[in-house]
Amino acid sequence: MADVEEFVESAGLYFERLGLSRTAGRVMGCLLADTGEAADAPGLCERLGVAKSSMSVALNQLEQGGLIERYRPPRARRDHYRLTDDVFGRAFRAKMAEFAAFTALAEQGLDAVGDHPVARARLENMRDMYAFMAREFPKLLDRWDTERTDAHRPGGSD
Amino acid sequence: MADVEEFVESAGLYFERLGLSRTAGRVMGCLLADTGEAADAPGLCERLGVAKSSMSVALNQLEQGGLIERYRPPRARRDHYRLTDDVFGRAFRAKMAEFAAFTALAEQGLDAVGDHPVARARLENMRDMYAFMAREFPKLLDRWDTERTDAHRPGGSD
DNA sequence: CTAATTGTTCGGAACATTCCGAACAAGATA
DNA sequence: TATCTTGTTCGGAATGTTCCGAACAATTAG
Repeated sequence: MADVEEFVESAGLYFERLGLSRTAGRVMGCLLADTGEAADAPGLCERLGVAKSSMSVALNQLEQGGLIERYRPPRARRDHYRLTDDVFGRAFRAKMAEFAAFTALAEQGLDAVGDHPVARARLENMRDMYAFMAREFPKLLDRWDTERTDAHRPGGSD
Repeated sequence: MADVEEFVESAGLYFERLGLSRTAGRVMGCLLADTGEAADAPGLCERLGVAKSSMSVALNQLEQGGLIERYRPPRARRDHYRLTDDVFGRAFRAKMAEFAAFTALAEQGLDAVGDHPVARARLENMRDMYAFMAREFPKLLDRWDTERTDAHRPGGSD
């Protein structure tokens, strides 16, 4: 059986490849593996062995990306952090933004190449494909939501 | 109307965010915008103003990623490069590998957290969601293929 | 076989990014 | 109000990556 520390390090690597910093990725690992209900900045610093300044920027990075949210329990003096309800939904929607960006890139290309037929065909294919993905991917997310709801609440409606 | 150079630079930026190097991204921009039938290494070096060593690694990077292919016209002494037929299909399949990787990461986490119910629920959700995407995304690619074929060859079968 | 050209590999320089420690701002308690 | 704690910002060090120029291997023409 693997260790939790190993998982945290792996998470650091994996999320780093998504564009986050290493420490931000490790924070994600901590919040995924821990009870997550009581994570605060000093505790994460202690656990990951990073300066609180680095932790500050990492947490802001994650919050701005919508992956975590901070909350202040009543009468508490420090912020606490937890994963957003649909962390991965948001991650996928970020991917969607990438689809839209590449659609725009293809359009920029079409605007630049003029009427060269071969280049136009290539760029039109690129544009259409990314537009298709940007259009269809949200539906996939919706389907996931409904299927998961059905699986967890068979026959039930909220 | 935008300039081709601008588009090449934009492509450099955009593809860099996909994990490629800047020069590799600019090469993608060139191959997308140009006629693409006669791109060779010296020409790309000249056009992008990079050393041929950098061009060599960039082209190998792109070839290994399956985005471009090299071919040697008869009686030619230098290799030529062009985009693969389904460049973006391959790009999306690379994304799919990411889905599989995160599924595995979630499983590693489940293996690590033991029987903590909250963490387990979170990681199981993560695992199931990425597995769902890894399963459904190829179908989306297939649908794109069929729809595009239908649109370009109405009523025809190859 | 010799010479020339194409493509790869390697060492070092330039560059960007990340992180830490220290100074600073903001809020709460006594 | 004074003090303590929390969180942010800034300058500098360290790290990792990318790129260039030079040396090397491989192929082709003469």
